[in-house]
Amino acid sequence: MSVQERKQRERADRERLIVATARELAEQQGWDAVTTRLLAERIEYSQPVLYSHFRGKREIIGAVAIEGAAEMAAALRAATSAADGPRARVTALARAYLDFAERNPAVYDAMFQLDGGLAFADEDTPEPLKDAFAALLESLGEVAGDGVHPGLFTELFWAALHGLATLTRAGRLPAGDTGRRVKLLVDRLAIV
Amino acid sequence: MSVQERKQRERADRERLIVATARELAEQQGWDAVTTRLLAERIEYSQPVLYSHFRGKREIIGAVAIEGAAEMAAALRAATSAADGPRARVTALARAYLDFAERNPAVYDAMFQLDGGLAFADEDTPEPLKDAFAALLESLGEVAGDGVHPGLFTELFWAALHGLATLTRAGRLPAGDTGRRVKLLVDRLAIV
DNA sequence: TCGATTGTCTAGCGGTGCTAGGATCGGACC
DNA sequence: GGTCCGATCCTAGCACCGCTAGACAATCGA
Repeated sequence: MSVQERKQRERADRERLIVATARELAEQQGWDAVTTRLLAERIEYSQPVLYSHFRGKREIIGAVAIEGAAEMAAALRAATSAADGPRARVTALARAYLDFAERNPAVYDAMFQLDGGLAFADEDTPEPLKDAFAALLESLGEVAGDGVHPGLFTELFWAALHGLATLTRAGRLPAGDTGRRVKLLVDRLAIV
Repeated sequence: MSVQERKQRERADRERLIVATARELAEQQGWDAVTTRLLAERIEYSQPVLYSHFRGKREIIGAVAIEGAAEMAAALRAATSAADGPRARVTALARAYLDFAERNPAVYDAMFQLDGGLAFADEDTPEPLKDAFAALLESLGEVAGDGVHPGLFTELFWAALHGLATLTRAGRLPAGDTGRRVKLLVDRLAIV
């Protein structure tokens, strides 16, 4: 039995290596550079090994997305727990969200821009993704205002953050005014 | 001279045909299906002809984006001009924007999701793109509120719309609540 | 020790964006 | 009208992509 366990452990290690390498490569050179050939070379195995862990490149992107969602949820909770009062929490949340997107562009793309073959807003949505949304909901729900459904409010706030994150990074919005945009967003949307 | 003019005209016609065909193909089967081979076949020329008009596929996407921006600007102005009062105008604007994104997903992707090799928020941004932003600014500027820079407000409002458009279409947000989200967005952001 | 199973690799398929170089066609000149 | 020449277009092919069939080696159980 111990032999089998060792093999399972090694296999799990290798799978983590694949995901970590794909993520690293994507952050360094963009997702276009994450080809199955280069990825295989980096992990020092041949291409078919990748396909013994994942159905294809899409699933690898999905794995990076799930890993990223867990990290994002943790980052959001860390930021909000250090803030006092609903308004400060929401501001910290927004800053942390945009900060995460800026620091981990490839992971953010895997989560929200690329097709990772993941379900969303669905019952079989992977747990980390639901949890990341829950992390948003925790702080945003308390500033939704009377008579406004917290979930709907969170969706709207999230959409605004997502728009800011993607448009800024794509050069569609002039960088540098992020702070002012966040302040305006919180001022208007959040009801203390 | 007349011969040269005819040739120039024919060339311009063919260029329009390329862009229109690429757009049609993208709307029907998605941008992934817009391969240079299939596109060439559709316009009944060989692949290299495409490269005598555009530097590459990216520039073709860019051309579709510019065409789309002009249409979007017109659609936004048509919607706002039919509405009375600032608040009604902003609501109409938001609806028209999301409607355009939903009806022309491939064009919307060309404008904001894909790399069309276009400059943004820059002095050498193509005119139609600047004009589309101007169309947003015209209606949004009047509800920015005192002491808030109209441009900054427009950027934020636009980011929210963009987030709603992309997240909804990608299945990240449950469809069907768009109307309520738009109402909430306008209620909170716009200052009548 | 031998057969079976598991694991991995080599080689290759059909596709992609893009391009070099030859063929062809039409207008300009003798 | 015949010849040349330049513009125009196409055939063929490059290097790369995601993905996989089938050969091969290593390991396990009998």
